[in-house]
Amino acid sequence: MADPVAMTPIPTTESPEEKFREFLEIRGEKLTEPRRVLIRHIFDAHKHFDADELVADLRLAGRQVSRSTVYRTLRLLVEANLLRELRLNNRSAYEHDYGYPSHDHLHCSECNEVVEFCNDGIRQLREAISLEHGFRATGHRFLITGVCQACSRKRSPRRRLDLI
Amino acid sequence: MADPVAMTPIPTTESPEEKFREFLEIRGEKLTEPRRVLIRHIFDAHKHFDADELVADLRLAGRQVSRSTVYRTLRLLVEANLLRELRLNNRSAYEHDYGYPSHDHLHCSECNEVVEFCNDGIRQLREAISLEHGFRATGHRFLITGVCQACSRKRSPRRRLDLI
DNA sequence: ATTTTTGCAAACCATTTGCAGCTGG
DNA sequence: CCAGCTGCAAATGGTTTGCAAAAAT
Repeated sequence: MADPVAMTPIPTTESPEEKFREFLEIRGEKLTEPRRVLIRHIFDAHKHFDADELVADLRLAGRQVSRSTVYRTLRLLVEANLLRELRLNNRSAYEHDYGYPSHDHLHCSECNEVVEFCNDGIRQLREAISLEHGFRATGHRFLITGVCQACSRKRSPRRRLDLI
Repeated sequence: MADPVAMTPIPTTESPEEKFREFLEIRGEKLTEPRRVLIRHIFDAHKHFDADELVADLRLAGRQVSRSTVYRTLRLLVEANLLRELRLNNRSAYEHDYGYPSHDHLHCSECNEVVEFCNDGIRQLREAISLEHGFRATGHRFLITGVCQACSRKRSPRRRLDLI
């Protein structure tokens, strides 16, 4: 999966690991070594990833964690609001939620690139629409699908001069 | 799956079946009996459904079509822009695209109800954002998740008087 | 000590596919 | 006729789960 176009992180007082420990503590659960390995690895770089990529990545880094534990921990991290789950394809992709401003996505259907963007209008629209329908909104997902500039150029190359 | 709150259909000159036949013809493919059964059944009632419900529904109606054919035909109908695919859960749900205005969804996380709504602001926002990022938008998905009025009342019942 | 977690392998489950026979045009 | 389609059963592939051993508090 392509890296998202990066956005500026929000300053946080707690590390993701601390936040996870708190979350687990409240539920009487434990911050174990595999979980520590996972959360550190995941928050080491800001990018979108899926379970499979995570397993492969960890293996490369010599920090092997079993597939089941990866799946189980991903679910926990979503419940803890540390990660957000995206459903672009048939598999689940994940992105940082903690320490990042809320945002939405552009998805290029050609090259699969995912671009993040912030736009205040969306939240306003969401609130207006929810109000109108008697909903109490807890979240939203706004995904624009299309073709990015690079792929547009590839498909319908204008004048060769444009490329020089 | 709960029925969507209905919207007013758009008047169409061709039936879904005719539109499907044209689509198939262009690709040198055939409008067979199982496909006719499916498209008629699907466009008989405006509601969201998934592959499983469709198979069950057809069985009840005494019009059995094999699961494989259902899946294969659903894919075709999406390609033909007769249906739209939604990914609310882990399984794919479908809704009418042809003959219906483009719209988005509110999803109640308590009772699973899906409410459709139209809002011009979304398309404008989508175009503005796409332009800003050099994307050529081909579509979007805007899903507001929250709690509907009925469920809100169930969870935090105010005064009994409100209900009388 | 007791409860939770891990890793493995097996199970799950929605969806896809190979294939032999059937069907539409 | 002949390409495309169907239904069946088997395969696929991402994700979940049962269980015995291991680890955390």
